[in-house]
Amino acid sequence: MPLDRSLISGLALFAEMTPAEQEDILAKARSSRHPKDAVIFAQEEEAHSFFVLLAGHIRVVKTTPDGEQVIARYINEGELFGIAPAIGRTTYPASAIAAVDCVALAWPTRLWSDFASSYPSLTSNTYATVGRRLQETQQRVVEMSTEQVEQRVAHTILRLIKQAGRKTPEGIEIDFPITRQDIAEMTGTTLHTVSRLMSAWEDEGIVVGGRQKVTVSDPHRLMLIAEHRRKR
Amino acid sequence: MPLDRSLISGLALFAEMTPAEQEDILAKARSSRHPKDAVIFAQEEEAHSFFVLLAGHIRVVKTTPDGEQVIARYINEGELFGIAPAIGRTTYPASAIAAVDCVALAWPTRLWSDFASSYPSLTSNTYATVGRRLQETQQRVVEMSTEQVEQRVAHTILRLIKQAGRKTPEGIEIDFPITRQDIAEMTGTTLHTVSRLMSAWEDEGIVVGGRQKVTVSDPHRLMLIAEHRRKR
DNA sequence: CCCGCTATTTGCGCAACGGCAAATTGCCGC
DNA sequence: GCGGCAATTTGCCGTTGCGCAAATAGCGGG
Repeated sequence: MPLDRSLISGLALFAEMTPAEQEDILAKARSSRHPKDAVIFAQEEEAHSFFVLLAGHIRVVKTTPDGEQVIARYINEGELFGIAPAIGRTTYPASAIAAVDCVALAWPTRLWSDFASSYPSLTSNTYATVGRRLQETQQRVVEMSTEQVEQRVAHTILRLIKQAGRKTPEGIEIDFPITRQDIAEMTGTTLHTVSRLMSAWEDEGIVVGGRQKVTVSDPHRLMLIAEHRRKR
Repeated sequence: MPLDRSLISGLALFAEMTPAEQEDILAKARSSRHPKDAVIFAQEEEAHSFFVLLAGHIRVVKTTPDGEQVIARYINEGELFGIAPAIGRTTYPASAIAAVDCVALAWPTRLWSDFASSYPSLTSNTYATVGRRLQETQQRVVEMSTEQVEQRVAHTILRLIKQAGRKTPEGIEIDFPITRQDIAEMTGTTLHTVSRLMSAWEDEGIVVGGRQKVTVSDPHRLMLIAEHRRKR
């Protein structure tokens, strides 16, 4: 069945395209549903498709040869993912896993170069995204190099509530299930240390924990922890 | 004085352009010399130009609000740098410092969009570069998350001799002056720890140290250290 | 409603690494 | 040739945060 243009007309990525162009792109897309925990694509796999996430949240994970995992980022609604072809790769550099039930649009990789030449706004938006991710990743390197674990975890949680926060009576909550282990894999520490930190913060009334859930009740104080300088 | 096309005709970045196109691009370039330790551009500064390095080595450094520094990467001959406009930024995200005397070509930032539309091969090469840097940076995050300091330093030195190594009677030497502090800023540790590690390696005959110099005499053994898994 | 699985918490000990201080070395410029 | 400066080395100690182990707590399914 044909896809409705309203699916993508609201996304910044396609905002500068005409309705006809949007129809054209949609006509070539295939929509896909992915239940929670499904592997949408796997690291090292041939990059058959690239995607736009319409609904849900996706975890992008790198696995090392000896089985350790690092979360590269979370993808939010409206974002591109799996854009290996755009950066000159033929395999995916990481795996994408549905953090909740997800809906995405997918296009065969081989269409990328057609799209790139036909729709300059798509190209420039894509590269702006890649550039932004490069910035974010560099920032993460800086944090890992210069901050203590406590500050890194605080920064990471603040970033999560900023990009996927939802207001609740108790504070701002991360909109998808996330474990202590996940937070550890985003910050380069262990689930034990994350658990200890969050327990301490909970005692101080800064956050409210829960199974696969984090709610920040006092963002300001969490910011103070994140910015706290112990030296100098 | 006009610049000679031979300056850039050998660079992969311009390889797919016609001689006439190369002339056109060169005509708009300004060449610049930068003595060792010169700041070519500074973090946060308005991005007035983008560059290609013709000769020398450049250190790209991020400085935190409290004055700590992290080396984002080294730029080698033939590489683009300062390409803020290409990733949708108006200021430079880091500073660029000449590690040795350097020669570069510079173009005003406002020309970027003209070039991007006139020379598709330049665009795609540029984005391949950005993509590669994103990969490298992610890899660095993975290393910082999962490896001990010793392995990280070993990996970093191996990477340096791979991209800027020069054969000498004693082994392979990094082609530009680099201090223990610099290596610390690439690996997220301190110059003390780097010094201790390198002293130990020197005792074992794996490297030869020197002031602002590193020579690897036994790359194979250094690789073993880099890959050494202590757990599991 | 109970079972079983997974996530989380927490105590304990220790190893890796950073901080500090001081000595030493090599090099550049005068 | 020498003085001064920057880079490097090294010892010692303290702390952070990890490894390990075991207990506990939610949650989903049957």
